[in-house]
Amino acid sequence: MAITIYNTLTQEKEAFKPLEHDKVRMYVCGPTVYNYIHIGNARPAIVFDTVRRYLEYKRYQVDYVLNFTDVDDKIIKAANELGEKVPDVANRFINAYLTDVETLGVKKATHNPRVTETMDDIITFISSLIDKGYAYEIDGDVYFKPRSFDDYGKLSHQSIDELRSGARIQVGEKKEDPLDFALWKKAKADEIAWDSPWGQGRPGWHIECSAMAKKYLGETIDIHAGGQDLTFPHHENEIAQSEAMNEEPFANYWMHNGYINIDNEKMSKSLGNFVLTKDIVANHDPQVIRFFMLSVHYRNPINFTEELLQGAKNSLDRIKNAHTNLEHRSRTSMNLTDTTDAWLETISRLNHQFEEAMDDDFNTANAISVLFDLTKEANRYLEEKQTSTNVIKAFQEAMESILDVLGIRLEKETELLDEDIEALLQERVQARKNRDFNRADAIRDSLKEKNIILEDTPQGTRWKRGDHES
RNA sequence: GGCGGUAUAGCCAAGUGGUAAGGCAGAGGUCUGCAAAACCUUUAUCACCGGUUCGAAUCCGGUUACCGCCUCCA
Repeated sequence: MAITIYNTLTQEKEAFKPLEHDKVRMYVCGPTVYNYIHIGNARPAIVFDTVRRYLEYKRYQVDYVLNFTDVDDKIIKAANELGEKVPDVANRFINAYLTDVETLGVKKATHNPRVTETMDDIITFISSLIDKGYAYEIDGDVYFKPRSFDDYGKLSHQSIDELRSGARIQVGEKKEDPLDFALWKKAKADEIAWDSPWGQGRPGWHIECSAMAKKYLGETIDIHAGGQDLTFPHHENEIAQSEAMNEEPFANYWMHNGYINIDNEKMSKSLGNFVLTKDIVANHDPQVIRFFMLSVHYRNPINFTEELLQGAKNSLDRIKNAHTNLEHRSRTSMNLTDTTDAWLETISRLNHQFEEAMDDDFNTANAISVLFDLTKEANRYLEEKQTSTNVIKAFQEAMESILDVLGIRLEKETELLDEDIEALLQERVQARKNRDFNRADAIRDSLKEKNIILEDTPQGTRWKRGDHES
């Protein structure tokens, strides 16, 4: 069964064939670190982390590179406004980024290169482009000439002349052609700068990714990913630079995730509806955020509202309930072998369906529906009078395996209850035996206030933590 | 103007030729001392018009609405 990926380059789903059969080189455009990330930034982090997890599930070794743009106009502006140094601002928001995405269950990248640590490679890259005639220096700035690169526009599917009408020259720029874009920017007075053959300055935005991808992954990579808005100009320019330089294809598969809207509106500064990730995870279970994001196919737009988040929470609770109920039931299960085959076959079938869903361009929405099928089947199984340890375990493992790919962890309730609470539980068992339901209900109510929910089953009373902070 | 995307039940969302997955919410029922959890049943002809086809949400043409990119914003 082969993975297919929708490739922006060809506008088609293609069978995925990595350069090396057991290894995947993946580059994801990371944030410009001048502020806390908003929920829109969190989407590619979650989506492409999930892509990576599934590739790893399929036994690929994934080299996952996510860069930090730690010097650029916006960071300089932010630093000036805050009265801080550029590296201090950058470091702070890099740390904030890492904290935010870790909270959301994103695995650490193989490499997190930074522009400021890749300066030599960037300068060498630019020099070569000048030598090859794709770029020129003028008054300390260096520009790339898209017109010198025949394939320019192949990613965004625009002809160079169509693009021309939208391009413009800003005051102070000395481009030969409006389409030319900066590889190197001359520093203004008192601005952070690096030495280069063209004087003091800093890299343009696009060149960093070309240089870092080459440094860490080589001239051709398997998957290059980012937000939809990066398709043009950023990724188009990366292709031009890298392929002009290396004379090899830059990336074989280009993946772009869709946007997030807030209450049906685009997130924008003018609307004032920016939702910062750190704020949203402070008030919501990060796993619910993640689950919610993955409940929509990554290329489709997704709307973000409190109501939808609540719905996602209810959905995820259903899955979690099934999992903990399996756990509870496993204690009273035995090794049955007679009637278990059909259930094991069902589980196996659903596992297969999960892979089919994910193989189809990482269709997490369908993968989640398989998870619900598994949940329903597990619940039905739990209605049986006798259950088999094997089947319980198979259900649990199947669920955990899918949830792991989705990046959602179920913490098992392994902790013990306080002694006095344990005593109350015992007292309630006795009360119920004596049909003293007033006492039993009183105990249940009092524990509920302590955020412990009791549920009576034929196999005894089970407990779980409620939603409230205890 | 160019390029691209979206339109499926109260809400969310899969589905790219054979008579609509799944979830949330709602209703009814079952189980339970009660509750919870759960199970069962139940709710759509797929924006509109026309075409191709034995057959279309799914292909083609057109219409409408919304959105993104073409302005270093994921």
